[in-house]
Amino acid sequence: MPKRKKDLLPGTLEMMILQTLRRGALHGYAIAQDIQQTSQDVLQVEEGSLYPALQRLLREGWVVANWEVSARNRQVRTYKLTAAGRKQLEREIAGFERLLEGIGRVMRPVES
Amino acid sequence: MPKRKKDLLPGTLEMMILQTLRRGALHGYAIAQDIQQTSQDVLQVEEGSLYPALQRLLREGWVVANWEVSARNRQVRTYKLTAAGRKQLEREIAGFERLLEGIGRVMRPVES
DNA sequence: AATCTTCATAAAGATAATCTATGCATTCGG
DNA sequence: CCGAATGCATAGATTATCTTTATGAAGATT
Repeated sequence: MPKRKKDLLPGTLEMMILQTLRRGALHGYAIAQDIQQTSQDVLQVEEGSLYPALQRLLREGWVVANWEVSARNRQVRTYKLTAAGRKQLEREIAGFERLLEGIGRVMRPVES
Repeated sequence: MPKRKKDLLPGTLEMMILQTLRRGALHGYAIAQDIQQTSQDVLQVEEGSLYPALQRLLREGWVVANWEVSARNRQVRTYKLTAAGRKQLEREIAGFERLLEGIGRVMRPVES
């Protein structure tokens, strides 16, 4: 049985989507591309993870979507960060850094 | 509907358990205490997360367990890191740091 | 014409976590 | 001495999130 691939650190995808949208509205596919590229190919966002995450963000009101026609003349659904989403992003960053500090203390060999 | 509590960053518990056991064998309860304390109360390991995680580590052979009698005169199941577990820990640390770097690149505003 | 890339959705399966419950033994406060 | 809290362990139901796989369709490339 082949090992499962691990593209993401669970629990960080929504935060990264919101952060990506801070720099401007994008459609789903472009979000995935952006994350992959800025992470220098370390992170890969599968479509089966991305679109459900976007649905959650929509449901919560962190983003809004509308259909547009892309430069390539295709129907694309564009997602835009809301003011509430921006607040949420800050909360998520704070929580994430808090957890990272906790993990750091556990993982780092004692430092005086 | 009250929000769910979030005690851990998913995907990091096994790594932290293994790391905790590097300093010596411990029973389950003590592992949870140790993680909570060294994290300075940032991380809290629920029993419902801890014991299943220990079962997985046993199954994979990263730890071995045996029943002992504690200083408080109680039956405790003590877990000890195996050589394979030590290797696994190194792999997990490497993978975790890799992901963190990827996330860092996505989250950090452009730095020249 | 075939295939690749772009873009989107959905459903099934896995994994890992939380929540809740149970149980028992010891220790501690009153 | 009795009840409560703590120490220690296990197990089941539920939820969240991610991967995998499938499907589809429009446009671009060959």
